[in-house]
Amino acid sequence: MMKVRRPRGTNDILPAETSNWQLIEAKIREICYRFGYQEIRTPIFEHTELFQRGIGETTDIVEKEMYTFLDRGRRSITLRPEGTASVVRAFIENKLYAAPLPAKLYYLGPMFRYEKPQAGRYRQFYQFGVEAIGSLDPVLDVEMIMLPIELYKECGLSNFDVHINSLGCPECRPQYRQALQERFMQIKDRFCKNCQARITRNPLRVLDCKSTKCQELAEGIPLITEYLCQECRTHFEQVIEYLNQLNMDYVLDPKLVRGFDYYTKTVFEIIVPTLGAQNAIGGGGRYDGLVEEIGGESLPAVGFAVGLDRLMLSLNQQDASVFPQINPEVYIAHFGGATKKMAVSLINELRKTGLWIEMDYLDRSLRAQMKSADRLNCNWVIIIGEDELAANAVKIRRMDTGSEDEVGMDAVIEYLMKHREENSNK
RNA sequence: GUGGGUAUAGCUCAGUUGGUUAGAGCGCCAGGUUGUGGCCCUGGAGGUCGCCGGUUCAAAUCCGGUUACUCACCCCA
Repeated sequence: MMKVRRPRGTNDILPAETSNWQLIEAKIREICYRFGYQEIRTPIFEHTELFQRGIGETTDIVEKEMYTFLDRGRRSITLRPEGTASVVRAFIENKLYAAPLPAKLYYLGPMFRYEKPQAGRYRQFYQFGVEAIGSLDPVLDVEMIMLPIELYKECGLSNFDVHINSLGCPECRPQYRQALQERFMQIKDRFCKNCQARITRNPLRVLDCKSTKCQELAEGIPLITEYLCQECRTHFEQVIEYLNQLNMDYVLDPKLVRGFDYYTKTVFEIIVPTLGAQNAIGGGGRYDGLVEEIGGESLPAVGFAVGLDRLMLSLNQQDASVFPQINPEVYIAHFGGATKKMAVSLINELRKTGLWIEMDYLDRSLRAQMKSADRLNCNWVIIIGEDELAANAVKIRRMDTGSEDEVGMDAVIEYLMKHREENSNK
């Protein structure tokens, strides 16, 4: 029989890891609550057109990375490659603009891009994202930077850098773009192959080419910040002022460009330098034209997304101790005669305390059961043998010290609660 | 999509110029202890050597293809 394996670029997240994911997800919900963002759940697939219009026809994502197929009604459907377009669509479709603005929303879940997999880059990956729709206030831009940073910090991540830039707006960016293009065109053949293509397609990208040759050629080139229109300039200055006021660390990075067409004004990216090539664990920016583009009225908006797989990678890389070890509280060992029946009754009672209780399901020797309890890192083992059965009592063993008490059946919960308390007070 | 590397037990890895029954450590199971974990000792289970084809008397080993993983590029979270 042929072995069925998981599709390329997908991952099984196993029990050893899921508890970590749950912890991060809980942290996300907690922080969103404090910042006043509420969860929105949109479909995992949408009409293809949404992403074509939203993300931009000429972006890599739309050109070659979408999971697109025809459904049985011959509609073109696409698995979502990012979250913003869907959120904006849902915002318009459900008329959330009738509620007080800005709408403050967050989402959490899988995204899909048909890419060649690498560490930190998968075909199904997980993002947490936040969007604030309906305000131009630079305070929101700053909030979008603070929120993910808060998440990273509370997860115990320390070595990351925040890069920010402004990409201008439809007023000023085209002028800069043209200026760059004209300048580069004169010396086009001296650039690397990639950059020669970039010059016609997206000249801003030439600026962050990794080739030192291109870096040198691009030296002394005017920066976008010098081309910003008055409105964009003021907006950017205010963002920076607020960041300073709040003592946030950041790097002004005039070469920062992002991949979606919809970004305007503020863009930012959060980098973990030790992560390798896929080192951005979060990023976002303002998208003042997108709501209108998707068919709503003209409303400014700003948002970000965090790559949870990459966050998990960097946490494991640095210090996995942020994740508490979880283990059963009690293991019930039984052997012989009717002791199993007693164990079943006892486990049923003990579980009402809310603690994690385990027992032996394989009718193994006491020795084997002790070994299991040890491997599971149980704090206590309750031993029920024939003698205990006869005395209507159990032995309760502390696994760390090895000390053991005989306790009457009626007093087991009381005994455990009392000694757990003493232990945690130490 | 482009280029490089890798693929042997659940995990980490040995395996000589191609040679007979493919090994180790850890983990797992059982026993040493007829009722007690960690340390120690003994034994056991577990492999179509990623897959397909070729060369050869003979392939884990050489060759081709393929799939997966991995690193870099493109790009992105």
